[in-house]
Amino acid sequence: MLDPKLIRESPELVRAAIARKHLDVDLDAVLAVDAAWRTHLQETESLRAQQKAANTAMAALPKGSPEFQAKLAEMRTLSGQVKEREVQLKELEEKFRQAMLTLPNLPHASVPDGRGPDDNVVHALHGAHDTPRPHAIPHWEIPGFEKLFDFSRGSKVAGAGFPFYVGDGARLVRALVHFFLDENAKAGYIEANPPLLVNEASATATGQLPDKEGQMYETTPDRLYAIPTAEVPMTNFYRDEILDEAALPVYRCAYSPCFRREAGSYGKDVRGLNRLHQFDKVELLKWVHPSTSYDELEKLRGDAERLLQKLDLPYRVLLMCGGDLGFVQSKKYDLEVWSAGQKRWLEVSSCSCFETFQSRRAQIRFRNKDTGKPELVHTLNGSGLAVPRVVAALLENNLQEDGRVRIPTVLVPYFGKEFLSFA
RNA sequence: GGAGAGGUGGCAGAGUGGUCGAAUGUGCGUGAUUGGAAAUCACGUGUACCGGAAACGGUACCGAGGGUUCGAAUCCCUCCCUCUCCGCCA
Repeated sequence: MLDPKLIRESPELVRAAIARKHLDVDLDAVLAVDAAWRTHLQETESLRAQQKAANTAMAALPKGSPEFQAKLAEMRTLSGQVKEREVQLKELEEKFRQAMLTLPNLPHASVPDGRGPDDNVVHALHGAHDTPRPHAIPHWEIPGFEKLFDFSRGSKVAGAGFPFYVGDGARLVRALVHFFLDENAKAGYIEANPPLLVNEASATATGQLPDKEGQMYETTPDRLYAIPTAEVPMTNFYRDEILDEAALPVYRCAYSPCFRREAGSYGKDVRGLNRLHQFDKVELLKWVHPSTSYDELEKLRGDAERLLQKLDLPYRVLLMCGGDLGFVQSKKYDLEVWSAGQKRWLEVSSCSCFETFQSRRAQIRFRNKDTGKPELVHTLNGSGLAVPRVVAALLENNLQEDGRVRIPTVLVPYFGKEFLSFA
């Protein structure tokens, strides 16, 4: 959510932001609702002030006296007016809130112009993705793949997109999660283990509701939502709280399974481990002082990149253009790992800065130690990393002629062996 | 799941229909006192929104939401949470 003052005082900035994100949003409609709401608010408050004054005067009079009766009549009239106004005011407030929710976050000045994915800027390339790998094949075609990643049993038991990880498959997933958490701890992120189901208020604060309701699994009868990412419970950790300025920046990381209905996605992009309804991910989160957020974004991206470097996987960094940035982000980098068998890039991390867009909705603030006043923090997050696509890349990039997969050196202590075997 | 007790400012804790944004204590801040400190004293000390260049003014907020009433922290209803006991359970 944007600052209402911003749209009043600098509507041209917001208009420019909407244009850069290539969104079709009617700012003038929002401004009109805002103006109507403010006018109505002032009238209502002045009526309430009259009501309060009459009440105070009335309280000083003897009950039942003629003066008291006169005041009572006045109060009755005022009360009726106030009630009528309050109903209208509430409707306007809700309209205004809904209108504000249609406004996207402003892109940062460093975000490149562009309409869609083709306009994203390749910010960095790391590793030799173009090295010929003659025997590389898509991971789902590797002989024995179904033994370690049992999609058939998974779909029998739960549905498509819910594989069983078995033997070395399960071991590899566990090793990666463990490795990611340890590396992130070294980088200063405090590990947390969040609730996997969240309530409506939490899902709303991070923006999953109401827009993306169909993308989440919802439980009955308690109306809890299965988290699509640890970002949801983790960002809500400090919801409605005021932090000490000295406590900033706060770094957290959290492993969690993620549940996504992925309604409407089909095709070859979703083969194998590319897109699942349930997958494992380690998420990095930051709550920072507004003056530092873009430095923190670079550091966050570096922290996620280091994981891929240590795993010795070729990857590239995309700086997302305005049109592909997303509604809530002010700046975003995607990390894509090279998948040698599929010969395509797979997104394994998305590192974003939200400035105050999330923190305003979630009311996450810090107390400015100079002014003593609460101010909104800036929030950032990024994957570090999403597991199944890393697994896919590892299988495809490290597959040997003998059908075994070489485990990266850093992962060997976690995996316990130097090779993964499909036998 | 059942029974009971509760949810008021940073914390503790009064307040059962009007003069209550809320006593008192404590914490915190500023000042006085002091050689300095403690103690003491004085003053100040929540959040949000609206108006205003500002000073400041207005309104709302006593877990959340509804209701009764001219008027609600106070009465009624629903929900959430905490505590105690019982039941169940990894």
